Amino acid sequence: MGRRKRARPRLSEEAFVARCRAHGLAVTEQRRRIFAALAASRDHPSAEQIHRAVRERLPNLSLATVYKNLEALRRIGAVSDVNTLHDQGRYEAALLATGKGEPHHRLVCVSCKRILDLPDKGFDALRVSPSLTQGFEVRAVRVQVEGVCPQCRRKRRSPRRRKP
Amino acid sequence: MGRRKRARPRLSEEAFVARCRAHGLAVTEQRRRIFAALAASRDHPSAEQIHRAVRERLPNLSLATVYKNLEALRRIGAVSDVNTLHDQGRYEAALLATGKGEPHHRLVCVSCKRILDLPDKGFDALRVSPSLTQGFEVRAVRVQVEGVCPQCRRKRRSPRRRKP
DNA sequence: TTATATGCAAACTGTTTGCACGTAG
DNA sequence: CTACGTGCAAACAGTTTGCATATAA
Repeated sequence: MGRRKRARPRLSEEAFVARCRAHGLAVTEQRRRIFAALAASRDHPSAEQIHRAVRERLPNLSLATVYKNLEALRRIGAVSDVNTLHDQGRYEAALLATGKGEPHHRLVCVSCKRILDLPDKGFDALRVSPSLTQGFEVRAVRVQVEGVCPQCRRKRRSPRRRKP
Repeated sequence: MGRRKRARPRLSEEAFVARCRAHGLAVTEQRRRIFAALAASRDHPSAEQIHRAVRERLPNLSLATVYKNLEALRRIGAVSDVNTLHDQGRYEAALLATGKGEPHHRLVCVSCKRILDLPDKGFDALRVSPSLTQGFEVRAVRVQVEGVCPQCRRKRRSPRRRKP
């Protein structure tokens, strides 16, 4: 997390306060620090990581408050959650006569979280420039196409799951 | 799940039994049906979905058994889990002066699950052929590069998290 | 016969909720 | 002053584990 450099994203902090006001959210110390921790971090921290980081300054910050804020800030568009698919594990049969095994691509429904295979020969050829991989040892390049599946498009008023 | 067609993946079933034997796993009714459910399904079911599906035939199958089998089958390479990042939510600051907002790409460490942004102009131009999207309303095309981050490459013997 | 698998219940982890109190506006 | 936010503890969902019993090999 933002342990190293004292990165001060002043600009976004003002915009942040403005956006809170615009949406009727009070600007509290906790809220500001949670957002600041997020804005300062280069990776995409979990709620617990944010909690640990902000706690160094606000020792009685509760984890529940972190969650409540992440959700509130998500609603006003100041935060987004990187991991649409974190609610449960998903499995597939591997190898064998199933004709699988290649690093295949995916079609993900952002509403019901359904995942379908996306066989696209064009995508299979994708490579990433080593100058961009920040020292990672690359194992697979996978394309994830996010959208709304036919079922969820139909029943827009009663989608199969989760947050509006 | 595989409710519709009586898809019988005979071939993979034999290969499955062989692979179990090769790795000293007993071939039980439960194990075969769990794998069969997985092999027959077009999407990537969760443990609960598999449980519900197999339960129609084996009514006292326990959910714990499903989990134990998924893990055992993963170890012998007969099953793989589609969703590396399902263990916890990850967040990021959105919009504002952060210069974000574009559907950006990602570098994911398969070992410690860390997620970094991957700004690659080339990838931004990717489009998916409508003939492949199975009726989805496409919202974003995102490239996910999976690999091992520098830290985890170094401490290969003591990675920062999870399953070997 | 014996190593492995099963089912149950209890434990654990990440997340959410209810409520009394506190604080921003 | 009043609506909204906070912290705590309890509730929840998904997953894992321990153990007595059952079954494959």
